[in-house]
Amino acid sequence: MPELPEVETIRRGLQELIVGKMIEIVSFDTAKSFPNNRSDVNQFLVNAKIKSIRRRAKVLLIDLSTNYTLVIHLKMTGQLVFVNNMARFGAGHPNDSLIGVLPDKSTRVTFDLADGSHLYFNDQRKFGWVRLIPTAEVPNINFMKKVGPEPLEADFTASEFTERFKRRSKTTIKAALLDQTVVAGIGNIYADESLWGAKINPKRLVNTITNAEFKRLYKEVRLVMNLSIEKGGSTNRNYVNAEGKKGSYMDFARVFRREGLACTRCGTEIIKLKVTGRGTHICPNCQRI
DNA sequence: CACTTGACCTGTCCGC
DNA sequence: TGCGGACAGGTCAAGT
Repeated sequence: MPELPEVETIRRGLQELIVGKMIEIVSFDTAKSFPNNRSDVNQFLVNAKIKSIRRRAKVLLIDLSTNYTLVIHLKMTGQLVFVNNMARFGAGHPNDSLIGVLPDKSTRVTFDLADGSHLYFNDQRKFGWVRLIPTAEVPNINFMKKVGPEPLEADFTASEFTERFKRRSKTTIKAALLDQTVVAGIGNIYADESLWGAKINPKRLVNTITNAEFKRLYKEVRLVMNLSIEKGGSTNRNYVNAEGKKGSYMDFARVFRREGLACTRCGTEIIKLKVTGRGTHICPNCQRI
């Protein structure tokens, strides 16, 4: 589901909602969604206090007072939704409509917090996972060792962006954008949106992209993902933030899921095609081969 | 090594 | 309404 802007939106929500709280009870069913055993949970998670919420690429990191960290990947349909305790906060809280709705059949892990509130990890397709590992081990997991730089960091430059793509010269620019080892956090929505903004056809091979085009693409990646964070992310299907609310970036999308509609730049009909196995949206006039 | 393809799951939508 | 197939925000392992 979520790409960088959606995960960042969830991170900001959880920062406000759960930092400082104590985890009291953890329930989970399948090892697929949460592979840790009960003994780890009892030792390092139960009675742990939530210290901070970090994000790296599309991964959320919940740091605990036990010096363990919950590492969470939402993949396609994962959600992390907080439901408060009405007795403490009273009716009228923004997500009190979720009381009695969650947990539901997609709930894989439930964290009951000591103040009576709850955090639910829901995941319809079961691709996502939660893992509990020592905080010091986080940088050593395979994904963290291989993942590329954060594209929205202030010190991430257009030349670094360009250099990293040039290592992947023989693949398509769309495949390279989706490759997390090149640059972190870009997924199918923002790849299409950025390529439209930079007027680059997604099937172009990386070694045909000019420096001027890379510079435009760099700017578009940052523009599009910053705008999406401002809009609370994209709700294409399942995505909701930490309060169970949808994001509104799709109202501003320029190609993604707009097939059959007019390009906002030239009026040509947006079409959908397949590039490296992924549904891809382009303006055939603005984004020529 | 670089690159592509299928697998992992459940649910929904579309055409017959 | 039913049924089959394609498709969905992402990674991996295994293949070429």
